[in-house]
Amino acid sequence: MEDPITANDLLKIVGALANPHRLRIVAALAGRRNYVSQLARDLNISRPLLHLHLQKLEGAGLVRGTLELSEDGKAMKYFEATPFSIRITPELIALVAENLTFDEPPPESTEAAQ
Amino acid sequence: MEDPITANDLLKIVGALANPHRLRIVAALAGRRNYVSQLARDLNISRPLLHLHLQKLEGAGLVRGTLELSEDGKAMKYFEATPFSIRITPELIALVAENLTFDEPPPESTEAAQ
DNA sequence: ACCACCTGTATGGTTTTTCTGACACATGAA
DNA sequence: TTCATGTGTCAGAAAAACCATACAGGTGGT
Repeated sequence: MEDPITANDLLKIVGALANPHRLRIVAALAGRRNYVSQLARDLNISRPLLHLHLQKLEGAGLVRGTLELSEDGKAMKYFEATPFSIRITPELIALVAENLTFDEPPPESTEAAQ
Repeated sequence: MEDPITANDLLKIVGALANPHRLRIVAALAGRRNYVSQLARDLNISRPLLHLHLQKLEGAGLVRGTLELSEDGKAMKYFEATPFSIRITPELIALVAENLTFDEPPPESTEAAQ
């Protein structure tokens, strides 16, 4: 079965994209993966701030991070953009908005829909 | 020429959708048009609040309003959802994020892209 | 005049988001 | 040990979004 997207999924996704920094972040992670310290330097933003934005993007399922060990033993967290693809139309919104819960659902699993 | 979407267009669109109320509003305006007072009653939100949200949606081009005169002479503003359709992918974001201006551009014309 | 509708806006407060500057912890190399 | 690299998180300030309560104007009907 293919994931019928929910209103809360859609909300998390558009909410995650509604920020210039986060747009640049997924743009940077679209082709090439990268680890956070380097990415922070590339985008010229502070590392804690980048960390915050990555959290939001990962929570929406637009980005995924894996903690790896480099050759010299350093723990590095590599991020990459997930291959999401969402077509937004008034009809889709009308569909998902039927069951729209105003209180947040319990900590969901991170996922991006087709 | 068909409108190549810009980063600021995309930002305005996802920013406009990143709210439960506004999602319900475009859902309500997807099929049937409606005027603001009635819509406020239907959605059970205050009229000034609805007005605010409609402004944001219209600014992003997701909704369009026309001021009309009813038979009995009342001025009524009817809103309807525009037939927008945006497919969001990491590639699209990478494309538009190239020229991302951090300062807002002068008050743009309202438009939704394909 | 009053009431019932419609429209718009502005004020002020609450809540959320955004961001910086510390801090703590780990590893390997000089 | 000290330095340079990586990781994460916390506290609090600044900015933006959100929202309710007013207020002001219009029309037509009773």
